[in-house]
Amino acid sequence: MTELSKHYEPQNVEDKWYAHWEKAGYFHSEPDDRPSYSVVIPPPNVTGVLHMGHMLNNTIQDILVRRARQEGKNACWVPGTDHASIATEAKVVKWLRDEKALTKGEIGREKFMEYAYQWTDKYGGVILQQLKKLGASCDWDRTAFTLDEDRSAHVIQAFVDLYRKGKLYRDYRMVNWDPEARTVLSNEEVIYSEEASQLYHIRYQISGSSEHLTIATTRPETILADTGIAVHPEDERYAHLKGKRAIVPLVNREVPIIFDDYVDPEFGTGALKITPAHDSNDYALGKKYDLEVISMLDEQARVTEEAGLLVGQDRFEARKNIRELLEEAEALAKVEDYVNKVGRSERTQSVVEPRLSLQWYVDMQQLAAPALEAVMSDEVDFYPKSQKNLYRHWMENIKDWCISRQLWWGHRIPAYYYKEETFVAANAEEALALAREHFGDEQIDLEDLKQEEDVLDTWFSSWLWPISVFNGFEDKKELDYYYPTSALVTGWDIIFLWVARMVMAGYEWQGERPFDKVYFTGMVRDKQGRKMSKSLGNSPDALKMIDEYGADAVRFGMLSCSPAGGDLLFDMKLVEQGRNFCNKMWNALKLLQMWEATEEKPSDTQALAEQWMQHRLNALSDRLPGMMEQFRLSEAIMQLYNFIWNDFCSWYLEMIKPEEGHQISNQTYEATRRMYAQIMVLLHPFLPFVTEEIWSHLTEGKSDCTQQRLPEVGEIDSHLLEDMEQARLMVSKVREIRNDKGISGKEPLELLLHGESHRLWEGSFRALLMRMGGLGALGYADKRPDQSVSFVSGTDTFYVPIGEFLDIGAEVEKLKKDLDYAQGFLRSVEKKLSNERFVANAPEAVVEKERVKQRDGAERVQKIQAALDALQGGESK
RNA sequence: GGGAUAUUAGCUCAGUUGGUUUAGAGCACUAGCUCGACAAGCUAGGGGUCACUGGUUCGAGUCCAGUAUGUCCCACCA
Repeated sequence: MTELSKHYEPQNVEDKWYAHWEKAGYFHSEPDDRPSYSVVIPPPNVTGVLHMGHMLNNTIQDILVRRARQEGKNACWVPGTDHASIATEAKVVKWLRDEKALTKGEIGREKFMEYAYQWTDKYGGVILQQLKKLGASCDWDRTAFTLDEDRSAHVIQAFVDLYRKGKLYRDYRMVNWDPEARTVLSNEEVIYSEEASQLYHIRYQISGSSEHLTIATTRPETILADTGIAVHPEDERYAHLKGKRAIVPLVNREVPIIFDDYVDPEFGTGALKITPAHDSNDYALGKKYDLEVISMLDEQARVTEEAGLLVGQDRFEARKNIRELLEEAEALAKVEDYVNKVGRSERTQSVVEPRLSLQWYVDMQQLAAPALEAVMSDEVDFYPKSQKNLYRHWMENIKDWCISRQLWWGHRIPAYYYKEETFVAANAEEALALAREHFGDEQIDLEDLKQEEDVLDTWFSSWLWPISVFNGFEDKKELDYYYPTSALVTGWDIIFLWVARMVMAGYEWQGERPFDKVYFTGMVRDKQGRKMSKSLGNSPDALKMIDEYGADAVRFGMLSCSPAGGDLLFDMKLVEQGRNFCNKMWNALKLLQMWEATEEKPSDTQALAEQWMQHRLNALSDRLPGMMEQFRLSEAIMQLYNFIWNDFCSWYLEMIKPEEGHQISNQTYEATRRMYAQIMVLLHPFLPFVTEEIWSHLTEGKSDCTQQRLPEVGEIDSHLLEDMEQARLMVSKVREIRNDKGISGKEPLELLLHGESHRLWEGSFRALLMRMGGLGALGYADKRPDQSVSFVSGTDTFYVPIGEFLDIGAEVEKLKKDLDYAQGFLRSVEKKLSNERFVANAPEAVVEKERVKQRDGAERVQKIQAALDALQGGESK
């Protein structure tokens, strides 16, 4: 037998096993007659790298999938990546600029796409390799990409289908514009947060008067595009200005003063400037009062000719510069510090600019109805349930979805324009046919059609993911088998961006939910509760952590702090704990490997211990499914942890451990290896590598842990389990006395029961108690022996003679404390029982329980009192 | 402004339809241990008025109302 290393060394183990599993094809799934258990991965960005959030949700998915395999299901976990159009395009643009000194405009669409594919081939998909490091048991043969051929075809088909159903339209509206990526964003892609800024008070002269009116704004540069002033109709300060006009400073434009109750008279000066082109509320007001719309910012948010001033400057530069101009013109009343909400692009972080433009939208009203119903009725089951509220709120107030993006990296919208008409079809040829038919003109050519330049929002492909990864529109066989998927594991932060939309797509195209259950993980935060992010630098390097501690340790760390739905505070200590746990199991293995077996029969202690361990293990196997079912994964892993560390290692192994230099009974030896292997199977979904490694040593490489089915849950003898609890308690009590008095474990002690019989005093428990307590004798006594300490366990009094180690004063103190507690307890029970209404109203079983408590409590008090009397009486003689 | 959710040991959290001891776990802490698997360890120990106030009930950590504090979501306040 090979010598095992002092410590468990994951570095030597993990890659070996992953390669083995993959080579054996254990993670590949094909439809068959078993029930399926399918999971689709939330596709990470193709250019992403593994971070804490991925590790958490992929560990959870892996546990579910591995557990499903153990249950005999045909588990299929589909991996893949998302083309992440904005994020990736931004990276490619930067790369082209930095490395090749090229811009999008210079190279054009086709060339850009070539570079983008080049770039994603080179840097993309790294994250999938990193998932293997974590142990993710994905079916890699099924790896999908939202921009690959099959998925793209599906996206186009979905678009065409929606268009034909009349659920798509184009409209000219105020949108969220990202001036850095130069594209529109959906509402969900804008993140609002409070930021420090300034409130500028600007004086506008009233036309034909020397009077001034002061407005307050956070965006002074946009006054160049002002086309109105608004005040509240009942604001007395401004009542006299009805019908007057104001002059915009610097540009000297005369604009109307309007009266609308949209204005809050309490805020600022109670007067508001109106810039219809650059603010969505102002746009609405402008429409209402038919104001002119002057656009003064281009797609990069630079000031245009229309403004007449500061032309070419960036909006922030212009803001800085306009201050001086306003001061010179004596139009700046004051500037005060102010905190307001600023919306930023989720991907580029640049401040979102409201902008008017023509975009494609999905009409969400009809799509939302069945999707809302599905979640509210738990047909799609949310964990934790509280997320249902959030979902409902959003679905009931749903806005149409802006799906066009002014980007190139993505699915180009299959809309073709000819003259004033729009033709939507899967390809140009079909569009051409439609156009010819519409115009009744066979002379129209492909070249006459102009395809939409915009691509689709990334989420327009992601929402099809649970369908498209099973090639849902080609051949229904896969889809029929795997759909609906079993569980989705994701963060609650993308409940609108992704989860809700998948539910809608599921009902729209499959008429059925996309998944049975959704498990929302929390956000990974650092110990101070801050969200982990690159910019804060508080996110540990995931791969480095795996290298250093092992994937199992990291998985343990992630899991043991992850309440469902709640945020989790990540602490390296937990990863250390995971590493220590692996090491503990490794050392238990080493102990087993050291033993030599003989033909001898097991000792009484060994036989009893083995029986107890098996029942204890059965009880654990029995508890686990319920926890798994409810996604109580951290509870499950803690139960396994405690079971292995305490029950198996600290108690069981110590019970059966042969004396130094002795051999162990073959029967005990084999049973122990078998049970330890069973435990490895239970733990395997959580910590796949270390369990596989230990399994291979226990079974001498004859099979793989990852292929094992869950053991059948055997008989659970609760009397046996209770008796052992009693025995453990007594052993601990004896050890406590040793600790307390400084008596070595080698010094044999006597444990005497006050009375004549005790079920643990005879039979197999006798030997076990003596061995575990380091006892020289186990006997009976009818009174307190000289120089002994006593304790009451249950309703029995026990004595342990300790000779000169006895300290009467300390002993009296201790017993008095026990007595106090026992009396207090008894009083509380008696109080309850003396309450007539309790006895009359509570169920009989509850009352009976209280009576038993009272009897035991009284007996206990009496025994402790007797022990105390004996001690004081005995020594005073 | 509206809503959600949380508040239990020093820390992170369980506590499953109100009733087995006057609340559990892990970590941390304290004391003692080189005992042939493990100091990444062993043995034992201390530690909580369950945020606060009131209510419902025979009985409340658990249900209800309010208060405080935290977190998050939504909303057009320049």
